[in-house]
Amino acid sequence: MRDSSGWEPTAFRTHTIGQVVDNGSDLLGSEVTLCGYAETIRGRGAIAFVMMRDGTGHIQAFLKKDNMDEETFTEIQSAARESTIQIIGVVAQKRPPKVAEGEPTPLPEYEIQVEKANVLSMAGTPLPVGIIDDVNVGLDIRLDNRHLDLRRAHVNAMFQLRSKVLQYGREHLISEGFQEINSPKIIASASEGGTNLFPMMYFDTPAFLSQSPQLYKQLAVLGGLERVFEIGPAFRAEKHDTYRHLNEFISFDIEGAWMNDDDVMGVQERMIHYIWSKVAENDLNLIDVVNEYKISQGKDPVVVEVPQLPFPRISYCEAIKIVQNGGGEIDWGDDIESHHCDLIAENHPGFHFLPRWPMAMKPFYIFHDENEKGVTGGQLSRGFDLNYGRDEMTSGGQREHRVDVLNQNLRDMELDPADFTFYTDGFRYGAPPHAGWGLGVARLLMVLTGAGNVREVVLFPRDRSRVTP
RNA sequence: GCCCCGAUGGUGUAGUGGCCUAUCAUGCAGCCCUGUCGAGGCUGCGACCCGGGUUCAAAUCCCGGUCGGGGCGCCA
Repeated sequence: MRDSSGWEPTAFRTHTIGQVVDNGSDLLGSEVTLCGYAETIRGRGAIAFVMMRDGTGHIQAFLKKDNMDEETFTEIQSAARESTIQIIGVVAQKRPPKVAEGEPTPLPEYEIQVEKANVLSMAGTPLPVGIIDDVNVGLDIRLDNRHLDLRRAHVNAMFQLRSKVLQYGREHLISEGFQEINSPKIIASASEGGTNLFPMMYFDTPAFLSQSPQLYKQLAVLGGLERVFEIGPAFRAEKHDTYRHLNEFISFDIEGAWMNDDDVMGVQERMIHYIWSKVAENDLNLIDVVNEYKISQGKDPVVVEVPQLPFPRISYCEAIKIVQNGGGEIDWGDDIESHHCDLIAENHPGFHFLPRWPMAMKPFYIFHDENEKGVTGGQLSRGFDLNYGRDEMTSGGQREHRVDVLNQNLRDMELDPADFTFYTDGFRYGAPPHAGWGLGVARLLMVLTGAGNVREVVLFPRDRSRVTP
């Protein structure tokens, strides 16, 4: 549950439940007004126990028919689970539960002895997704009812972790001098070859949803912003159907002037190290909530292990050798596919960079040094990937800043330079060498939370067959 | 785009041609008891994805559809 110690009272409550739980001894005997979801309602006689939950904690409300208006008592007692209620009452020490012989006595807990109450909104029954039920609901049903799924503790914790990861990532980049930008998501032409774009009409002009902020963050750097980052959506019209792909996803992008591929790999590993360190320092309570659920499902708990710096660098040429030695069929110039990554991951299960890919496999904007050739003589590039185990997290590289080479690369890849003048014009008046990367936020979250599917860590995922809710 | 698999109450499941008037858990409704606390006890409610076919007989076998899942490709 999140820390609410600094939260101000609102029109509906004087305290959060978390504040009462944490300061129960100071509040003993005080009247408080609390709001929350009625998680369970027990008792059909002259008393009732309501386990209340808000975003900050749980507390038991104790209702006695003699102590309050009888009509209200009955209304609360017969309310459906997950109805929202407001209670006014006095903080009291809870009677300790009976414990089995030999079990430790629990710490003192607090409850509210209710004097007045309101049902704010009655829940319908039955719930399509149980909040605390001991049944494992399928992902599809959960996503159809994400608003209820989010009330489940471990799901809620995962989205708090998501917010933390973005916060710590921002903090780190800002500390290294990066500034946040926003690039357009409605664009006139493809920013890279390869992936399919979603077409749309921009008034009377055909346009597309942006697949990447790539070209725009470069233009920002060319314009003198030096170091920029963007956290924003990217759209890809690919009909993939896997645990790690969505058609709309949040990309965490950086671009920095006067940097090469090695420099931005450094930024990335320091940022990931910072994120993991901060989570280990501040947020293990959230990881615990996630693990409690995992264990209840018979799954292994996730461990937040702060990765060692620097991350291993396995060049493309080395990676090919590892795959070949591991019995995989691959030649220099082939893409490293998922089953190849499995072989590499056997030796490098954690984060590792894969730098120096063949130029022929990288987009036109990636830089290459004519003197850098692979083991079979093919042209190498300054493009790299970051993988965690078998999964690709990032792709990045040093960018081509020589406009004539850029135009030649476009022609080599059968793209028309005339379509990219909005971009290449940015390089005609003096361009700094620069580099950057794009990181899939949900994929990083999968690693941190041990989620087996990106959809777990995306609020309302958009995939091949899902556009609602 | 390719390959494989699945669909049973609100939710999660058992079921392998007749033993199915379909199992269990959870839920929901009601009652009893109770400062309960994973509450407990009792009673009840609620389902075989759709359309064809095979068969004396189909939740079960076959065909088509719809929806879902997994893997690959491609990517972040």
